[in-house]
Amino acid sequence: MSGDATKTTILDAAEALFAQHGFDATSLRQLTNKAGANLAAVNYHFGSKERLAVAVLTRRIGPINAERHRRLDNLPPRPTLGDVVRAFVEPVFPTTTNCSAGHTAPARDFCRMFGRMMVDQPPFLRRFLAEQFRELGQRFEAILRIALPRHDPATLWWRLHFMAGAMAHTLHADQQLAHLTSGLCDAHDVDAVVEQLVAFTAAGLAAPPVAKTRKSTVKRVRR
Amino acid sequence: MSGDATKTTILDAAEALFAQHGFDATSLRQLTNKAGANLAAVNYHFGSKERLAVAVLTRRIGPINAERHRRLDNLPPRPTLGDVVRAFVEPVFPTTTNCSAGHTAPARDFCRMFGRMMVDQPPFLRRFLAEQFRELGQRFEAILRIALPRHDPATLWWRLHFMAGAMAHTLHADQQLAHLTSGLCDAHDVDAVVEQLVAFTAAGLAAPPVAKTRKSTVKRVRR
DNA sequence: ATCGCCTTCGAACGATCGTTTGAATCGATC
DNA sequence: GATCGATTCAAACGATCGTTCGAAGGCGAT
Repeated sequence: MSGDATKTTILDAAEALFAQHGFDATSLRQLTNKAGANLAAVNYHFGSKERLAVAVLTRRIGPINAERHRRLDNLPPRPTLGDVVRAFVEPVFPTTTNCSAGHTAPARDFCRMFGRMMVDQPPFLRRFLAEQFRELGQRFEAILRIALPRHDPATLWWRLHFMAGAMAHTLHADQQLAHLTSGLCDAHDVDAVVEQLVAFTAAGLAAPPVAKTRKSTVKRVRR
Repeated sequence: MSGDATKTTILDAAEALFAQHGFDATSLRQLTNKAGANLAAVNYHFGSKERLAVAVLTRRIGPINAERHRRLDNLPPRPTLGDVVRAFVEPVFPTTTNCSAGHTAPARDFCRMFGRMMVDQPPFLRRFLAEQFRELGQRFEAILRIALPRHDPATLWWRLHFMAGAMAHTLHADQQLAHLTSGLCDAHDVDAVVEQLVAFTAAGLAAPPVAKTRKSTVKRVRR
């Protein structure tokens, strides 16, 4: 009856290794070794390596997106951009508020793996990720449209895109920044990271819309 | 003597395939097929698959970073944040100004591959990329320190990090946004994309610094 | 004790990977 | 035209990959 136990162990090991080496570079042998399980266990419990990756993602993304929806539901009538950004960002990070609250805080391993997957996008995951985020993206765009009525939809979408990019990069490349700055920027202080990310992103979202360039007719003003 | 020709063909094919499938998921067989070269040609000309990847990167990154340094040299005495961001972003994108100017414009394939590599970071590339960007990063940070004297260094580094993240995400995930918005956001209009990215990032950099949270002692002001 | 079901295990499968090898081919030089 | 280095080629190497298979083990119900 310990089937669920090994299943969880495998999911954890996969999360850690996919985060560290990526999907392709992780072999089922090192994965099952780390999990203390037999090589065949992955195919027995999950069917295939790809389905294992989907399982790793779904285990976390479901609660995360549910929390995002919940925060959007409880948004004040005239939300600040910071509120909106927090609704998008905070459910992903294992912040102290997340941990103290009831819902399971995503582990650091998942953060890195998620940042990787958002980029790596193995073909079998593209549809899955697209489905997971289509509705959510449209909801965020609708809210931004109210908060920033002077911005055209394309601009709003681009900025949502940049927001996702800044977050994804933070999720997977935190160690590199810590190394580059010799520890000045400490990625372990998750709350501080989120504050930095929110401040940057909210200001970026609020930037005045760019003048519509009709391509070749408009000269850029740069020396 | 057509050795250089096949070398270039292989580099181009590698650029395209690494961009599309990533480093691990691209086999030398499909790569040499696309290049119209023999399987052994890669090891003959480059020594190994990894060294091929390094060659693909160096071919483009050198000119890009040189152009960045050139733009930083020619910055006006009191540069705007937009100027600084442009110096970082524009040399990467094949904008019309880049193309009309003398220097070789990076191809779209390289943009996507570069965005991937910045994330994927195969172990053998970590040192290479770190070396390439340490000096440049410090120069940008020094300039930001003058432009934003009220911001502490950690904040500036974090924001450079977010800027890189937004750019990297834009470089590799442009198709996904176009698909998500049903073509509303067209990634092919590179000049427009750069304008959007510059506006967003410059505003994010200029955001007022976050209050220094001494961790558990400060309560976040959220309803 | 026996049965039946779920799980684990060791071993092997076929496929594909990056790399190596040695012969064939090309092209310029004398 | 012969020679020699550079390049291309077909073929194979050993290793590792994801997956499959049948037997062995564990364990509650009968």
